[in-house]
Formats: sequence, structure tokens, C-alpha cells
Amino acid sequence: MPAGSPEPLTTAQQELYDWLSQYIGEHRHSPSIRQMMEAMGLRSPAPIQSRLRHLQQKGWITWKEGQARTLQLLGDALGGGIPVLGAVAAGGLVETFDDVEERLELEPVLATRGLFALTVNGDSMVDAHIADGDVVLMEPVSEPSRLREGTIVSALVPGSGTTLKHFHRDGRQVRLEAANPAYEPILIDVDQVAIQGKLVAVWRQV
Amino acid sequence: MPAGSPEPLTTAQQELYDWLSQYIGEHRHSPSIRQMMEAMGLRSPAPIQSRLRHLQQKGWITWKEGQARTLQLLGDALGGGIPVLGAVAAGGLVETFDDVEERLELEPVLATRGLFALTVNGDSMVDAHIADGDVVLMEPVSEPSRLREGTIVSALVPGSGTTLKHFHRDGRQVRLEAANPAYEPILIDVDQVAIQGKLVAVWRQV
DNA sequence: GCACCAGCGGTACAAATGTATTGACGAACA
DNA sequence: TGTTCGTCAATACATTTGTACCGCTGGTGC
Repeated sequence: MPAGSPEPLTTAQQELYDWLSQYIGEHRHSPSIRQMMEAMGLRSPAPIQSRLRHLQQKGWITWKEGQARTLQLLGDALGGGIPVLGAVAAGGLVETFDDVEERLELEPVLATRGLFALTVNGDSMVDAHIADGDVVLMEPVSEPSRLREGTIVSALVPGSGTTLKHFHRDGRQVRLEAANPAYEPILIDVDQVAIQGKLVAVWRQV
Repeated sequence: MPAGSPEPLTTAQQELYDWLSQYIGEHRHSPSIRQMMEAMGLRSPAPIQSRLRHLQQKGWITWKEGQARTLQLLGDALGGGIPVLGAVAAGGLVETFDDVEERLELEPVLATRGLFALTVNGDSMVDAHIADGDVVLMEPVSEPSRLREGTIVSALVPGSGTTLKHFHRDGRQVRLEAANPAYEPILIDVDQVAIQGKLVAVWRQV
């Protein structure tokens, strides 16, 4: 909820909300009222209806009347994106943020078909601000010849495994450069290397 | 689909899948079969059943039998998280990835209530691998006194706006340190600074 | 031509499901 | 003390909804 009015919940309401959050996170869809009933250890749907009504009035959830399993949490991120409240600065500056300027939408990226992720191991890409332990989201590459110069790709180099590097072409050869001067570029024939994917996003969870 | 068997779809199946993808992306829940029926311009649920069965057999969708609106796309990211196929390395190494080791779950983070995002401006946090233009996901902080030493926070410093820094306590004072030696630490009385949130995740979209 | 299959229409049915109603209990509060 | 409100039980009801069945059609390949 747009930070400001965290309407307090009763313990029963909180209990239901927490369970909903967990269930939806796990199953990707809303449970039915009778499922909530069972999970809460109740024997009648009425209490659930009541709690749901209150959760709705307080702005925590919403659903489509009459339609099954259309309940949604209004926890900012889920549904509608995360509000980007402003910018934070280097030296300082930037005013306080009052209203939402835009919303961060992860969906479009996540909806990319065939997307996969890799855990970054080592420090070869630190200069590109990709640190050890980061997760990189990659999109499969079908035509390596169409890659833009400098694109960060994951490449399978015979004898040295999979590696994350900047992609360059040198005529008939491919040059894979780390974003860290401590590492030597890899020069390899275009036929010898398999480009698995290109970098779409970086995710780091603290 | 788990990269490897891009089972071909008929145009009718593709049409339905595309619509489902769009609908779910927009509404955050599955439509009912009769809704699909209408959307496809049909007058009977049977064709939809047929298409759904085929989409399921080919591994594009899934649902819980007998339960309403529990259909899910199997587009990797949506539903089930993004498959983390392995690790990519610095110098090299790491074998090819065959099977999914784990899945990247963004949901738990995104479900955090009150979560907000900030666009990073400047290079004060480069040493923490947070670059200009990154989006940082922040969780509101209610009790600044309970913050762990070194936690990255966004703080509102009177006269110098909002800034992203490492948080430290020095007795009755707060020390805000940039992750870049070029910037001087900010020393300020605990009552003079407002800690708005702590860093939960970093998101960088290429 | 014939088999096969995806697709369509129409219909039917049982189950899942949201919702309304009534009554009772206990805690909070004036 | 009496009122209010959130909670629970039990029940009832109308839809919503998934699913099954039958027959027909048009295209594809043998």
C-alpha cells in the first residue's frame, strides 16, 4: 500500500492475510474461500467472508465479485508494479519523494519465453557491476551473428566451461572480454564457441 | 518451456496461448474457460477444452483439475520461478548445465508489504556494485535502532536530500558511509536523520 | 477414397464456489 | 450495564465453472 496508511489488522485478519500471501506465493493463484476456511481451521465460510471484507475495506486485498479465485493481494509489487518513488543520489541532493513517478514492472522481463538464470561465480565482471553471487537473467540467443558489439553473453568455451563475458567479433573470430583487467580476453573461432544467452537483467538479493 | 522441446503449436493453439499470456499478464489471474470462449469468438466451450488439452500435452500450460481458474502458463518465469541453470565463472570453469538446480523466486521479495523502489543516481555506491541507473528495492524501516551495522539504507539528510549509504551507529550519532572513497562519510545526530528504508534487492535491466 | 485429427457447435451435469442470512459468543468500550 | 464489533457456526442458494458426450466439418496424408 502506498506507504502512509498501514491500516491495522486484527490478529485473525493478519493470520488470514499471511496465509494468503504464503499460499499465493507458492501456488500462483488464489485459494477458494473454503480452502481458506480449512486452512484457518474453521467450519463455516462466514468468518472468512467477514475477514475478507475487512481486508478489502482496509485496502489489503481485492477481488472480482462473483468470480472464483480472483483474489489479489495489494502488496505493491504484486499487481501494479513497485512504486518508484524517486532517485537517490551520490553526493546528496534529490528531494523527498511525495508521489509515485513510475512503477517498476518486472513482468515484461519475466514473461520472456525461455528466460533462464545463472549464478555468477567470481569477479570477472566486477567492472560491469556484476558481483559474485549475483543472479543474471539471460535470454537465449538464436543468432549469435546478430549480437551487438559489447553485449554481455554467457558462452560455452570448449575446455573452459561456461563464462560470462563481453561479446566482440574480430572477423572470423570471437573475442570474449571480461570486465576486469586482471583477466585476459579469450580469442576463439566463431565455430568453436556456443553463445548460450545474452544478459537481460541483473538481480541481487540482499 | 524448459528449453529443448519447443513443441510446435497450431495457429488456433498459439492464438489461445497468446491471449492467455496477455490476459494473465494484465489481470494477474487465469480466465475461466467460458471467458476464453468469448475472447476467441466461439460459442461452445468444447474447442477451448481441446486447445487447452493440447497446450497441456505440449507442455505450455498446466492447471489443477476441477479447480476454477487455476491455469498457469509454463513460460519459465511466470509460475515456478526462473530456472537457475548453473553458475558462470570468472576465469572459466563450470560445466554445461543440464538440469535445473533451483529456481529464482522473486515473489517472496515482491510480496513484501510497503516495498518501494528508488532509482540510483550517481556513483557513490559503485564499490557495492550498485551503479548509476540501477533500481534499488527498499523495505521501509520502522525501528532504525535495530538496523544492523553496515546495512545499506536510504536516508533523508536535512539539507542534502535523500541518499543511499551504509548505515553505522557511533553512540548518539549516525555515520553514513558511501561505498566509494571519493565521498566523505556523513556524521549526523540520530534525531536529525530519517532512515526511510533498507536495501532488499538490486535490479538492473539491460 | 479413406482414416485421422484439430476444430467447432450444442447440450448436459455435477462440482466448485461466492454470497446471503440468522443466531450466538466474547472482548472492548462508554 | 449496555452497545458495538469482530468472530464463529450452520445452512441455504444461485452462479460460476470444469468436464463429458455426441455429431459435424475441413484439411492432410496414405
